[in-house]
Amino acid sequence: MAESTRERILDAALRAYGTDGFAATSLDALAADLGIRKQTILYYFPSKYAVFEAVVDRAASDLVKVFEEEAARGIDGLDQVEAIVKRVFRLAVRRPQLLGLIREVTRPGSLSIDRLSAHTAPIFDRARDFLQREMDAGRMRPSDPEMLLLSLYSTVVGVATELEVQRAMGISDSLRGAVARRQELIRFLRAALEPV
Amino acid sequence: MAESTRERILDAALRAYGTDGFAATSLDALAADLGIRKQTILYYFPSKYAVFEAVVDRAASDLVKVFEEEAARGIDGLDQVEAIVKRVFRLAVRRPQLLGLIREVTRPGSLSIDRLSAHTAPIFDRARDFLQREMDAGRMRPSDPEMLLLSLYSTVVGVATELEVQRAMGISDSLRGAVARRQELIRFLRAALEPV
DNA sequence: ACTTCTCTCTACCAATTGGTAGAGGGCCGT
DNA sequence: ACGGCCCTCTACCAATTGGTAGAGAGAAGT
Repeated sequence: MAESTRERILDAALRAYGTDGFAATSLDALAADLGIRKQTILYYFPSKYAVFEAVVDRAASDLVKVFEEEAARGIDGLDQVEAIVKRVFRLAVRRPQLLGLIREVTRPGSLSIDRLSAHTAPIFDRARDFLQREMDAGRMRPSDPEMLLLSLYSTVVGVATELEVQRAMGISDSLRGAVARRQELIRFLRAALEPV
Repeated sequence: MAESTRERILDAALRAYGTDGFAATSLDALAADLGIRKQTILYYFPSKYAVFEAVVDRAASDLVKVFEEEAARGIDGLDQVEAIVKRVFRLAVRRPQLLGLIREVTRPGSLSIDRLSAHTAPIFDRARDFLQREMDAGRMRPSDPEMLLLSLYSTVVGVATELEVQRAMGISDSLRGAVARRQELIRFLRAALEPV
């Protein structure tokens, strides 16, 4: 078997939870999508919520890996920001459900938010330190690095994932559209961050 | 009665759909919250989904009204942007479920996205024209107004609503925190938009 | 007094939900 | 051949789901 049943379940669950959400996805629907019975799912995971937790864990470490890889290259200043934006976009195009899941977890009242932030806290810290360092070095406009990080997060994740908003605005969501969005976003961020 | 039953249902539904989402909110739970039976809800609305549509309609026109009021004042350049950001923040603090509902509707595969964009299309158009005009007048850095609008939308809505992300980043979500976020966001946007 | 209309209720329903119990088949080492 | 283990299944369940049918209370018009 190329992929274990457990992995297949996690794949399908990421797809479903990342698009329709946790509440809107039943175990039966998940199982039907895989051509198995839901009892098989419950053999691998003790409950529906446990499947969700496992999906969150895997998605989080995938995300963290991307950031660690990028950080390991040790680029400076705005080029580093640009490189990360590009990677996030690649992720958003290839696996949109992954960022969709993040949005699902970060909704108010989410139960798994602590699970996610346990994974992401280190990269947040690292990102904050990075911004602070760049500001000190004069390669970035000085401001509150924590707040700046929030702005950056919102802008990047929003532009990468808000496909329906784009449609409503009349923006094409083709692959070419994604590249154009990315370019424009990078210009936007460079303008916001460049030192005066 | 100060408020009709129909209005009370819509209020409670906005709260529930805007926080927990459509799928996670049952008619029974909604009715229990109001101290009535779900059959009363189904007397006013033909189905659960019809309640959602009505909520979306009302939320959309509330939002549009805010923008129209602001646009009517006819401020120029970045001061106009700042004024709108402030109003969005006031809305996010006072009625967070309203923006939560927008996030719910704009999720991929949403059925009501067209309903929402029917309301918002005019203000998107107006906003795009505004940006174009300001660029032409040299009061804003030139770029693609459509893409810029998407970036602005993402940043503002994200910073205003991503409370859980902020918590995960260790940012306080008190009222004072909201003011600080708003200030920092405005600085961020001014830097991004100011003409060179 | 009577009908009619508005509203909220009780009673009920079929379908779906997440989850349990346990049978049975295949594969392993012995 | 056989016992044990891994896996997937059938059968079943209580609770919850959105929704229907219709009773009854109250106010309003005649």
